[in-house]
Amino acid sequence: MTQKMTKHFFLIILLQKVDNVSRFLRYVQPTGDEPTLDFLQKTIETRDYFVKLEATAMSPATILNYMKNIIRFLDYLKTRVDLESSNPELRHRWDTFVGGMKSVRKCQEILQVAKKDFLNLYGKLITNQPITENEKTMYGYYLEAVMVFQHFQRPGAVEGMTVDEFVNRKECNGRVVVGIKQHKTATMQVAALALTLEEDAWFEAYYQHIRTRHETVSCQSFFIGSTGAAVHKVTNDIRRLQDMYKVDRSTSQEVRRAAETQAAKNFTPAQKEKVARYMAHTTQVAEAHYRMMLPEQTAETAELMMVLNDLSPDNSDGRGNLPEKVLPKRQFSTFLENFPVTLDGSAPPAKKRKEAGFPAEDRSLTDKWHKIQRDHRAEYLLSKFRHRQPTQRQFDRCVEGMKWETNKPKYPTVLKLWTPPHKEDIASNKQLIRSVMTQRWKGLSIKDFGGDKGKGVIVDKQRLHPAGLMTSTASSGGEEGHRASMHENSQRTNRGFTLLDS
DNA sequence: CCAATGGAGCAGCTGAGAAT
DNA sequence: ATTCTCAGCTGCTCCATTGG
Repeated sequence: MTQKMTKHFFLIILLQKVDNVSRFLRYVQPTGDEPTLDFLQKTIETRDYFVKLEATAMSPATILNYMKNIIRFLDYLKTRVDLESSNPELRHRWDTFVGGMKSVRKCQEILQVAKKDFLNLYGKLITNQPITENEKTMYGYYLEAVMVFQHFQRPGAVEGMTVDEFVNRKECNGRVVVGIKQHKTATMQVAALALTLEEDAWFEAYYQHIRTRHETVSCQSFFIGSTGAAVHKVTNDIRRLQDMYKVDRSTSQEVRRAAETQAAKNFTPAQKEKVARYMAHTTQVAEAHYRMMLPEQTAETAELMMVLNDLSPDNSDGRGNLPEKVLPKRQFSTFLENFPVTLDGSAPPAKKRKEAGFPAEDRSLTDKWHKIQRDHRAEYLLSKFRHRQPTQRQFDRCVEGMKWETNKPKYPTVLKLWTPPHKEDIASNKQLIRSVMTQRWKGLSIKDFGGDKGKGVIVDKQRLHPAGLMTSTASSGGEEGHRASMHENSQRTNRGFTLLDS
């Protein structure tokens, strides 16, 4: 093969890659001319694209090739655009896409990886050796991670834990039980966790040595940031800790779901209920009796849940053997094909969804369906108020006229979408221009004012209306709005302006 | 100048309860 | 009993502030 041919060959390959990527971009962003980076957020569309590819007759190698092209494109973006943090983020998204559900153990990876450093710090703390601010932060991060990944608490519970609650903890059957009132949630759930004695010592060390670095009486939160205020976003802290150790990201939602799934597989109903309560889920049974477990139960459940870690299959060594049902079959585009969004229709009921092969309990598809319908409806309503912002009353009346039972767009939402009409409408509106040019009213004529002013409509002196209405020039943008506002009013005023429509 | 942290804002998720 | 809605939570990115 000559060098020239080789070059040509590579060029073709290059063009194919560009094609592959642009098809993907067009898929996740169906409208608009300029590609944006929004697709990084649109998880459903992105997943959908690959699921759809899979559904075609393409070979796995082809699809893999597409994925590679897209990954390379994203790598390129990373270096070109300032997306330095996109790599772990992409990896995370990639994992959730390819890997399916993680095991509990996999989610807890950070705890194992960082444990050595952490214990090192712990040793320094209890022997009163000095440690840096950074290390203090890291220590706090790790404890937060313990609460989330080992004890399956919500980030909200971690943020909400107060000093009092920690001080008032109770020892029980070899565990230390802490109750947390989550004031954040409307239902006032109470979370409880049972630390092992070892973990308790870690928390105690934090309380004694690190939390005291800022003597702020005002802050009741157990975890405080470097500034002395309550820790703000536990999810952020945990992600930073994971990135620090270059560990695949896991989230509280993931680990909680994984724990639930494994509990469902392996536990008896009674045990499952205890787990649910430990994780501060409200089950109907828990609701009926008491909101908080007794300390003994909490400690017992915590022991039970330790089993989850061991039951969890250890697939930490890469993803060579993926579990069978890895891809969640949530194809939104197929969903839309089956159940097109219409202005007046309603979302498909569970039965029909199931018939079409969609998991009935998956709400995300229906949710998105509703959202799209709301958007369509808002757009439709907007088209009725092109020239002027509707008042609340006008809007309400309009919505009422639609006879929609549910999923009605809100007034503020529509107002936010409203944009003033473009001036170009007047300049380029052919009908309008033709109407002006061919108008036959006596006494009106077109005059060129020269310079920037351009042409305008003038009235003969004798016919000048007392109001002087027609002396304005056609090039003024106010005309549109004015005409629109008259539209709903009396015949009389309306007729005065039909000149433009005829 | 820099990194670490806080915070705004968005999309998705979830639980609860109302509506049907 | 299912569906719809609401409100609040979660996870994430980007960007501003801050403190060294």
